[in-house]
Amino acid sequence: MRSNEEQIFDEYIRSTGLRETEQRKRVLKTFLATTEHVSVEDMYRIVNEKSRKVGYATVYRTMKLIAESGLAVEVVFNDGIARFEHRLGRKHHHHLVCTNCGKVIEFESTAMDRGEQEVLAKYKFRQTSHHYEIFGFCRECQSESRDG
Amino acid sequence: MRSNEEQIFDEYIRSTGLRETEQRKRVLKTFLATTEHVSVEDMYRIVNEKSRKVGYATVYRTMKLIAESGLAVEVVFNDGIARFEHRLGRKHHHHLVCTNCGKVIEFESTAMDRGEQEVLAKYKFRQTSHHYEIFGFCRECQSESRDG
DNA sequence: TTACGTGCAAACCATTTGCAGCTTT
DNA sequence: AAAGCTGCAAATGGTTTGCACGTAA
Repeated sequence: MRSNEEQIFDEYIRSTGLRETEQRKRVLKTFLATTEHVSVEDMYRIVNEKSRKVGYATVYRTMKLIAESGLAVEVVFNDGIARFEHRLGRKHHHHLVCTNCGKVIEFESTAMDRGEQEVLAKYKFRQTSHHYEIFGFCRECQSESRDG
Repeated sequence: MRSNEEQIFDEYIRSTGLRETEQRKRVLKTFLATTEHVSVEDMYRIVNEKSRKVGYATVYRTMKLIAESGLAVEVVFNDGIARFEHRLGRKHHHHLVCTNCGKVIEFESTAMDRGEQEVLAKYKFRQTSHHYEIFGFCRECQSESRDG
């Protein structure tokens, strides 16, 4: 029994003539079990928690494949490190990133999405990707940093 | 006779107890003469066009100061290289980045700005900065890449 | 068998930093 | 003089790559 995601990945692998390897399956399984935005370093650590099986380079290469297969999107916050989040079955959203505690809040905005469509139409621009991140202080960190 | 921008930079320098040096003046003057989004490498090249006077590290350090003074904003497109654009007297805007020819189109969107305000209010998030870039193919590069 | 994949270490590359010597204040 | 700067070169750090060996097909 394999998940829908694993089927999608297999299909992608097969369709491009690549091979199904232990490492790729292991990295994919690990990624599917995550819920937060994971960096390659995170992935490397989790994958090799029980036994060192997969090299750093392979994690990089496999995360790229997973993104290409459509299962993940790469996002970059303010530290310049690539992170990956699930894409399948997730609504389109953006991020509020707290630069104090590192918390990441996901949000949707139909107003912004509509605005984006207008802009694309106006400039006849064919979008392939985009990123939108708002940086600042989350509710909790505001009261913390605001001294009376 | 010095420009408004130069006055602002001077004031920033003075207010923070820093020093007014030849290198800083030269880098600032060079930046003020640019119109496009310039990288540090661009700046280094232009500054030293006529005579090699300013080191790479100093250009980095000075661009950071210029950004801190409020005269520039740092933007990062899809190549991970920091670029700087003028801020003084410029309206708030975002970018359409053509991944084929590298063209950068600036746009404004009140719909998106309004959407952003709604989100900030909803999450009681205090914004300090944000970035929004849309990647894809510009009008010209679409017809180019689309073969019949 | 024959590509393709892996792991290691080395390479990359934008950016930062240590430090000796030089300038502004 | 004292406190900052500068420039060079070396360090940093995430990511990529070359290559000999391993493994899926």
